[in-house]
Amino acid sequence: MIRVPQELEAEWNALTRSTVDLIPEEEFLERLQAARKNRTPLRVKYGVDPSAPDLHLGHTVPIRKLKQFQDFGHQVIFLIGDFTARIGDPTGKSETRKRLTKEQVDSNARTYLEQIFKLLDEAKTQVVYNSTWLEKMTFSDVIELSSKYTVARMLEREDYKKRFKDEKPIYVHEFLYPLMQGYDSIALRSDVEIGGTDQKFNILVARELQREYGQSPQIILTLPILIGTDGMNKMSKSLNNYIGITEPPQEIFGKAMSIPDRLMADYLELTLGYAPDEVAGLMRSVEQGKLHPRDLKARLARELVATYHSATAAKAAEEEFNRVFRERDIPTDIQETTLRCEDAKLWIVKLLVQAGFAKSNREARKLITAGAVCLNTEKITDQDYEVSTGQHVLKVGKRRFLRVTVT
RNA sequence: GGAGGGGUUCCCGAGUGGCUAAAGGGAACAGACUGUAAAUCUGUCGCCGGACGGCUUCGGAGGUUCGAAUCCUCCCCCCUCCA
Repeated sequence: MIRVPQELEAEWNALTRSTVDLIPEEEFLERLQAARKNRTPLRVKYGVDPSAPDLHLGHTVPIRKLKQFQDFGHQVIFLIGDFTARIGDPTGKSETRKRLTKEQVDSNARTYLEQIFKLLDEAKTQVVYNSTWLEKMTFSDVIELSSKYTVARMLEREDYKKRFKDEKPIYVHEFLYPLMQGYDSIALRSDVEIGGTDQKFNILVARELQREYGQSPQIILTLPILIGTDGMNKMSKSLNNYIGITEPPQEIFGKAMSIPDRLMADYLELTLGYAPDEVAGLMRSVEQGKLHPRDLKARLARELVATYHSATAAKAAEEEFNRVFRERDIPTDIQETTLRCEDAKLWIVKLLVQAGFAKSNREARKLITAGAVCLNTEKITDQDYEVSTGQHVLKVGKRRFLRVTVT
């Protein structure tokens, strides 16, 4: 354990909280001390790939950390990896990511920034694009850069090591990615780089490269990867297990309520910034039966809505949620539509299709057979059912409602 | 350049002439139970039709056959090893 001077304790505790790696710890402390003494804020780098413009809670984990740095007066540098995005990051998944055009990248970046400033202080954030320096590099610059790192060291990365061992291909340009990211750190002269644990290797490479280029190597600070609502995989848009920060209150609340219980502790800590001992205390209450897990999760859901919308919206979302899912009542605010019918009756299958709940008659039939269709709180199991004229409330599945008037 | 292996429905993966819209698993969707949790159980799971019928799938194009994912020919793509 290292000894933290009293005057730095608050800062130290806040910045190191909920981190996975902090390398090297002593050096971080020294830099914090120097920063304070010389009144020169640390340059804290965080890079993103602007390929998907919608931010979700997973992204907010490192961003919250940046905010903490910002609050302690450090310089946050938000790096948009526009150059990287235009080439397509090969990491992980087999399918090569689509290359983005300059226009797409620009537009994504704008959306991205709009969203991060919900959490970060815009005036105190420096936004940079890595094409600024990477695009200008010549082939000799690239060779110069590649000569600073060895294949053996590249193969230390778990992902590469495994593929190498399994005789799976590793493309040469994949080796270039960590180098490019490392060069970003050199160009920015960063003191600290933040990232998810999946970025640990790349951030470490940057450290070595900085040393080679005569800079003092950056501190590495990694944060846990947030698991998505499916309880299995990293939160991501493509897996559709995400909670987007621009989603409507009702959605955020509902999705938060649907996460597995075992994720609650992580979410409290990582998405709301609860202190680890507070989380531990809450979880203990749950285990001892003093606190119902549902209530704790509702608190989580409420606070998330409050963060990205407002306390009022949170309250409303919770009331609506209880109304629909606990009391199995119909929502207060449901869409309405009017459908015409031929002879005073409308076939249920047609109704479902016309209402937009099924793309075809077959799909509609499937829903009916599955018992997913309710008309005025009554379950419809007969495929030949005919709906009479008048107003009805149609429910499909657990959460799709529609007020239909048949004329 | 040489040798070998392989491309099957969202994913993994069986299937080597008809019983195959294609096993099994996963994912997904729906139902029961519940706390929109977990676990479990059940159903659906190529597309279309007021449904006993039709249409389209097994890398692509041709061919053999009454009949092909399965056999033949050519082509495309991927992987491994040797150089």
